[in-house]
Amino acid sequence: MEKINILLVDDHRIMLDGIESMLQNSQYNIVGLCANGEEAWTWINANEDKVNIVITDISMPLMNGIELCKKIKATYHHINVLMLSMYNSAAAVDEVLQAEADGFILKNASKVEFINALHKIQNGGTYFSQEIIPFLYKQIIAERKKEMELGVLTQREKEILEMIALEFTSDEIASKLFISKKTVDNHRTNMLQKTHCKSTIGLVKFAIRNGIVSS
Amino acid sequence: MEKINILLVDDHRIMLDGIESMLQNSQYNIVGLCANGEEAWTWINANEDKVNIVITDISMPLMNGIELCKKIKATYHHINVLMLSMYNSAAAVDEVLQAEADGFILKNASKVEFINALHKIQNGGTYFSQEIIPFLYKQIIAERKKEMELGVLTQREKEILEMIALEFTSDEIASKLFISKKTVDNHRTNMLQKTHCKSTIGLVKFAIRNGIVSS
DNA sequence: ATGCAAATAGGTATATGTACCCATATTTTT
DNA sequence: AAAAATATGGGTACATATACCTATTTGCAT
Repeated sequence: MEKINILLVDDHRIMLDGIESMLQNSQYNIVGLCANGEEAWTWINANEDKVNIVITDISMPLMNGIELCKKIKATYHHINVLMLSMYNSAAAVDEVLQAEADGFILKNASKVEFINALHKIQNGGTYFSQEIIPFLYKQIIAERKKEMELGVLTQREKEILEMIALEFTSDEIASKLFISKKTVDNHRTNMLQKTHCKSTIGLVKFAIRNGIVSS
Repeated sequence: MEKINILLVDDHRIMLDGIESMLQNSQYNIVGLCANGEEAWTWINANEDKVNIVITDISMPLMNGIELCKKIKATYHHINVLMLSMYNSAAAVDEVLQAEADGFILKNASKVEFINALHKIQNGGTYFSQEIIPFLYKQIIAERKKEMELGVLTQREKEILEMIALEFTSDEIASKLFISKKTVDNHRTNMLQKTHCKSTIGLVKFAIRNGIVSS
């Protein structure tokens, strides 16, 4: 049976050792070890035909696994990527999906699950840990909620809301946008109604909650 | 040479494997493996004289490493604890110190550093990763900064700020606190001055930033 | 004991925001 | 083509917040 070549990317030595020992006496052949995305990206560019699957951690210095995955997927379509993460955070799941990884499993996965994921990926499939699925739903729901919440506002309203949250008064906003203060105030009123807020304070919290500004 | 008995606590199978392989052919003898603090605490209570050093991860389900360490230190003075963490977060460092662990190293530590830490701990000493030191300073500085920022406000001011951020008007706050609206407004003015904010909006962002309310 | 910060409260003036009413031009959707 | 949403602007009244000023009481610290 032909060996599948694997590049291992993780900044934690113990994790590299652990995975290496898991893959001993398997059809998988570790052809490289890198401690971060940048190192890995350089390695891949020099050895693009020597690697079939890249197994990478998400959080790493210099270049994280998400960025690495995006770069790989943009350039080398034949290389498959399995993402590893310590925690099943909703944000992580989302990023992994956006990076178009072929699989995503948690670091506490068993050897069986680990090998299973590699098998699926090697055959052009995908594998996502069972533990991640509920988070995926949560994430999607949260995203939709967020989009829905933000969706009630028009572009102009969001623009004005941002300036409100940056502590500009209606007069100042009017000047900056070359419109009447009255128009700005009308937008305020409409936003208050749309967001069911009592006052500007609620609008500002809405803005922070939805990432229009930071606190 | 007498073997040193070690209990390994980590919810990540790969991590357990990695450490186990590191300690092969050493003076250290792994006498138990646990997946979380609760399991470990039960194990220790049943085998208190069979273990010299507990190596534990920080973040684990049911009972984390910090809690486990505190319990151990409160009951079994002869057992030494080495904490492991994935990340050198400032918060983690602080907690480890409060839990009175004998050592704290990151999971990306080399085998040499790992063994070194065990040697020191086994001889009644302590070991903290070099990488953790700068974070300790950062932590202290960050904490002080936060405390300073919040520290400029009196208890009463924080109380009123919270209510402001919860969208209550001065009149409403006055009623709830059985004081004059004028007093509330004075507190507002004082807070604006102390926090260098332009308006209530700035105060609300200050409140969110400092955890007085959530967005 | 004297001073200082904190919490309390008042006055007055002004600035800013909000709630209603209204209208019109443009764009988007149906 | 008709309807709806969006962006624009006006008027009036009221609500709320902010900037100054002042003062008293309390408690804590030098």
